[in-house]
Amino acid sequence: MFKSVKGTKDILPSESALWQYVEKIAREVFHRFNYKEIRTPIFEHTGLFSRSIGELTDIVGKEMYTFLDRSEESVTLKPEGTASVIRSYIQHNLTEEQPLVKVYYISPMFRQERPQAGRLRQFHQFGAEAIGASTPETDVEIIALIVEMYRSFSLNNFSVKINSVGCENCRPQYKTLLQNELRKISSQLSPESQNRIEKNPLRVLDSKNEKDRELTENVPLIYNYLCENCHQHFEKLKSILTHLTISYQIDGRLVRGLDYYTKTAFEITSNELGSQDALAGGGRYDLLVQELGGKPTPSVGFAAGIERLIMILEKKQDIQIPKTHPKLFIAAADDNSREYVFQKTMELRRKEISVEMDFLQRSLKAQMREANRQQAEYVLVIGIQERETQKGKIKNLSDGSEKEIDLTKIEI
RNA sequence: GUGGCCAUAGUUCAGUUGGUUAGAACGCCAGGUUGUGGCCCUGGAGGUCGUGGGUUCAAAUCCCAUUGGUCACCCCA
Repeated sequence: MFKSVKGTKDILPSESALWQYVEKIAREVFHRFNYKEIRTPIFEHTGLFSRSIGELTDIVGKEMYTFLDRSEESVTLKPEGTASVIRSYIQHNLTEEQPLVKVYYISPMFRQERPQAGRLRQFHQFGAEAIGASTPETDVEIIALIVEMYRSFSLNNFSVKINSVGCENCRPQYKTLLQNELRKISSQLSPESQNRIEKNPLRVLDSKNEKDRELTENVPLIYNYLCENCHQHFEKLKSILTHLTISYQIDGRLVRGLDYYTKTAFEITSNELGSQDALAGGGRYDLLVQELGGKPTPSVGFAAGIERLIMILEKKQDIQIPKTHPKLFIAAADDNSREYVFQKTMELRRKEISVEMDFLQRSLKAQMREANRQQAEYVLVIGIQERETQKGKIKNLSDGSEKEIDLTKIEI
């Protein structure tokens, strides 16, 4: 028997209503903030990701689904959304149409990691990018959008963590400083952290290893070493957040795993999840557009994991997920009436009413049971008598009441 | 990629120190005066016990491997 590939999952009919609900709310919130949808292909030239995400990151180094197509070209299933969006932005010169482009996406992503709760190999994210604005207001809009989003899902137990990771002017100096400090304690750190001192020293700071945490307790944090520009940006960001009554925590150890981030970095975590507790993450990436061959274009964006959101929503009892049910079930009382039932069913469906009937030659009792299981609002039984008189009784399944109707003009 | 735990009907699980035809609940199907659902009652279908190998007279049960799941690390949304 064939099984789905490791780390992939079917969304079955019983679960799809929840997914549709999530996508619907997400779109509504994006539209409220005037972000427009962009749909990019699920695979790209491999170089796009190694260039944007960073050669040295784990995503590029060991997690991408990369393969040669039939013309020997290396392509990769997208491991994240931003690179594709920026590629498209540059390719189609969207900058010429308007100075600030605000787009969102809802899409599957692919990373070959060891599957775990809230982490699949094909997973889904929604996210947004505001391309072309350097103002801290834009960063705040993105954060406010995420907060609004989770409020719209009636989530309460999440927190917003922010940090600044500096820019090309101040980060290199801080990086050197940090590396020097870390080298002093290198031998006591975990192997992973030791490895990162040279590759990506900032990541040592958000190690989950307790001993690493203790050892780096007094290491200088970047927000004390920001250049004037980055400092001002961060101060303004915090002040606007406060004015908008969006609560946040500063986390000087918060670092993004992708290389392209500058200045603002943020993460939304939930205490209702396991160790994969990040619901959403993002930040500013002022250098990415030019890195990918476009004009210098300051931008900010975020991505959120849909599976993780759904894990939380599944635990909630109080949310109402709209499910689809037939409005009417037409049952045949005898075999000779089945054709007429099909005619009536189609007639009403053409009038845009959701109607179901029996296709399994079942008894009337079984048809009634089926109508009930399908949670149809009404049932109409048609037999010889109804066909002769063109009159029938339509039954309301929730209260059992019946109403006489004319079969030539059914209205419900 | 590393480590712990787990794998029995569609689902959630039981299965005593290895011992005859592997059970329950829910779900599914049919019936309960031949034209009316939900509740209740009766009956039925459904499993080569994840897969492969080994130990044994005998394996769902013990051993090994493998695959998948799960939790943590790593990484990240």
